[in-house]
Amino acid sequence: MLDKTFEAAAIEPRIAAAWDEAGAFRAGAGAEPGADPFTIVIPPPNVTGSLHMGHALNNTLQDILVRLMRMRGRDVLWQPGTDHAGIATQMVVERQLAERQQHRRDLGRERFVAKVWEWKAESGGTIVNQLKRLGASCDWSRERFTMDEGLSRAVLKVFVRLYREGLIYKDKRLVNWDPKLLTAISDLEVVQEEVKGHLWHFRYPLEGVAFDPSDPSTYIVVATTRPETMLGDTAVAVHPEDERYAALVGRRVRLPLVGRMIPIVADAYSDPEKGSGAVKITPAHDFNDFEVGKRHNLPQINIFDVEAHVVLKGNEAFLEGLEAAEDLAETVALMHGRDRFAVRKLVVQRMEEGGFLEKIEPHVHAVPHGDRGGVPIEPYLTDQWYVNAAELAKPAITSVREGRTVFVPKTWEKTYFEWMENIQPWCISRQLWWGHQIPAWYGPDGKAFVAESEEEAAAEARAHYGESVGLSRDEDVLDTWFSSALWPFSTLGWPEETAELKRYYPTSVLITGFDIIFFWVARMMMMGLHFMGTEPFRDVYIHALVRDEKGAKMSKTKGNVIDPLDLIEDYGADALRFTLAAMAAQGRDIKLATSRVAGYRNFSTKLWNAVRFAEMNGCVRVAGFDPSSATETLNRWILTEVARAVGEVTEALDAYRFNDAAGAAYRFVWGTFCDWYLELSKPVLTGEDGPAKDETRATAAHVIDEILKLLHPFMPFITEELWARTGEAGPSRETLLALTRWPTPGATAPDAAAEINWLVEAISEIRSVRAEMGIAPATQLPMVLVGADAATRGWLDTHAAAIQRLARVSEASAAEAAPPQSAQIVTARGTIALPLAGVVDLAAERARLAKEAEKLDGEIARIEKKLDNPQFVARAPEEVVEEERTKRDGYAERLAKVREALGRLA
RNA sequence: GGGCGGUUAGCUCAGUUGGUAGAGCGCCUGCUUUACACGCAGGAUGUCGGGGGUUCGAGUCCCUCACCGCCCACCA
Repeated sequence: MLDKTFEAAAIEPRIAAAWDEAGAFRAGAGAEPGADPFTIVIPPPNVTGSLHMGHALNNTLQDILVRLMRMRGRDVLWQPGTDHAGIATQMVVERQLAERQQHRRDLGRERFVAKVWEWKAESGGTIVNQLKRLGASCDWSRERFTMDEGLSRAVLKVFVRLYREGLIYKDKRLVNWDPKLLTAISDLEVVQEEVKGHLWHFRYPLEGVAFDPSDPSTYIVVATTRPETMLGDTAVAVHPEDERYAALVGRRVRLPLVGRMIPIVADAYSDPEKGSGAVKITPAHDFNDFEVGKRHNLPQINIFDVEAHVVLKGNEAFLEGLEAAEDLAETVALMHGRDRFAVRKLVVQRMEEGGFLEKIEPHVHAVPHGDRGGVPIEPYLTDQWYVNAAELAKPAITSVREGRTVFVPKTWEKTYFEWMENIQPWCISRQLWWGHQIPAWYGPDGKAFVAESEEEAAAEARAHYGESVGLSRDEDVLDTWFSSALWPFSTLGWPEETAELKRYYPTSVLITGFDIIFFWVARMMMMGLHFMGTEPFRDVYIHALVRDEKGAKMSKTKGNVIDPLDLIEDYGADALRFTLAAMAAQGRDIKLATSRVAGYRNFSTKLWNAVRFAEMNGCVRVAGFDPSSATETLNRWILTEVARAVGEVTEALDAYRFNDAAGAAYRFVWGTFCDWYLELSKPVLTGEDGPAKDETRATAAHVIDEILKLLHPFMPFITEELWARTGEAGPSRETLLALTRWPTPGATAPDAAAEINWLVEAISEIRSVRAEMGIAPATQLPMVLVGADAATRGWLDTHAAAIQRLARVSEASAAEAAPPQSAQIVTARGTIALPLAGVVDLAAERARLAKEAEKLDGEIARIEKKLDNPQFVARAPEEVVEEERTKRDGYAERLAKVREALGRLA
């Protein structure tokens, strides 16, 4: 006997262990012979991570599809694994070191990296266990890690090949530099943050005239949000068509505090509308200025070290051509070695002292921050490795254009194209220790030898120099996303031509959030096409972001994070999963309310109790039971409804409409099976033994099986548990539910549907009227069916017991006319009369009927207006017009009967 | 500045070819009815953001305005 409720927290882990032991999720488990493969690669979570709501949604959706396909007998592989997450992981371990007042430099590279591996061994399994807790049916035996041996070999191979093809190259240009993490980062890792800053207007004195703050003809005003960079200014730019400054172009100004003479150049970059219309140019510290500098052949003066401290002493580029003026000496003494923000203050202060500060305006602007380090990034001139993304993007764009890879919902393709068509070189080198070290070795003269091993590089060097030389390896590691980009094929064994690679590549569908379309999806497309020659996935399903109840992005700093593990603890993984699926409408953010999870926990309890009820009534599965041989109307009806539900759920899942699928299953289980089938079958189940009872028991058990299958992708734990428990009676289960075949819609019985639908309507109507009339539940009323045809009267006979019980009716009979003083319910198949004499105030019934008549009147008037419109009759499709007529006639007939009933009561 | 999405019941959200709206939660009224109070029965609540247009007919298509959110670009 089942307990009263399903104890999710206790039972779910046990089920998970059973799946594991049975190897139920191994690639190909339960597949039909000759089945097509179905592959999903998991978006690898960071090893440092723990399960958040985004993971929960993402993996629930994947698991629903994977379980569906496995049940359909497809050869399923859900490839799991984790990402080494370069910066994030390195930061975790560095933080631990910091607690002991240590720095990674103290350990040295080798020992530090060893420490990270240690940490990974200890804590890296957290996220995987949490995914298992969620019920993710990955093939855990194939778990991979982006830095394991095989994947690292793939990374080497890819790097070397792209290098040899000229698609990876080294370049010196401005990069986004994170002065806290001391590494370059890619454009995508930069987040713009609105900052309330200032716009400082500086006067730069013109050459050849005596500077006089009160005489604007002696200087030019530039506006800046970054005063400190003025130390590296090498020009002032004005717009070529800006008449205000036309006369000044070609002249020079003396850079205050520094004394450098810099030109005023005409460049269209300068925007006359912004600031003063003249802009200071710092080629070494601003992306736009860098470009301007190249156009005008300006020097690039880097004034920062890697931590964005100002470096002036010994800074050759800075000092070149400067005279040893007093103000310069002061500037160097005051500012050298100080932080950029301290220098900002000092520069402003000294500019003011010198009369060079014209005004300060408040100014809100976006400041780029490193997404990991959280500090403003610095455009910084360094040597880095780049991927020629524009080249690799071409086929990746074509694939989507030509529909070989399809985004769902399609709107995301626009985003994809937008980015891919304007893609910039991808900076892939990072000045970190944790990651794939770049396979480049440098000779004494700095020449790079890129090869898969040091030996190979040494050989190349020998060939180049004509002798053995000492080589030093590039210190940098690759952007984490470089290895992630290979994930769909590297996890399957590439570059080896493994059987898995052949079998499971390309993958069937990728399920991910829109936030990593650029980071990941686009790059997998590029790498997959380049190295495998085919798109890495057929469909890309983009799901929403999970937000809090108010729609805010969940974040630790806001404190609005809902931890999925808490929800699992409180309501069960099944409830959480079902909630996420039910809310996963395409193209919308999900605002998660805990009450919703509670609601679906109730649903699982409902299911549990329905099975419990069946168990109590001896609904045991019958070997070889053939649903199509059922003869009882009620059973034929529920089988029809099952067929419909199976069709709806399947169709919705095939279209990635997870919410529709969940909704259809929910409505069927609760609204149809529990509310009506179980209720209506009670008389049979508690009645005398016989064929009807046997058939009903077998049918109930059969329908429950179908329900368990249908719900399994959404609620794997409770369904697997019930599958096992219901397997204890009757014929034993051949397999776990997870490996059972997905149902296909069976035959339907329209006649049974019509009959039971009438019954449901009759009961509902009687209940409704009773409630409206304020008739106490304990009061039993007789009911009389008036004006019904023989078939309907037959239905009444058949279902009299059900009606009596469910509508609280003392006796049900048919008659020619309604008894006096009856409430009357007019239906399409006759009028149901409830004699009310002595039970209820007849005036109330008159009022009810009058209201009903009024409503019908309104409906009829509305339709008639429509039908009187010649345009409607002429232009609307015939069937729509006909439908309206039928509706009108039906209403009119009912109205007549309602009026008649009213008349009798008068 | 460019682009995308949203605005539907008190709250959170559905609404797939255009035929005047649904769910969960909440609320109200009843109920120890052969599983389930995490339940049962019944009920109330919407000028589908504003305006205009197309159409016989618009929550659904087009235009426009307002507000909200996101993405990309931008440290003058």
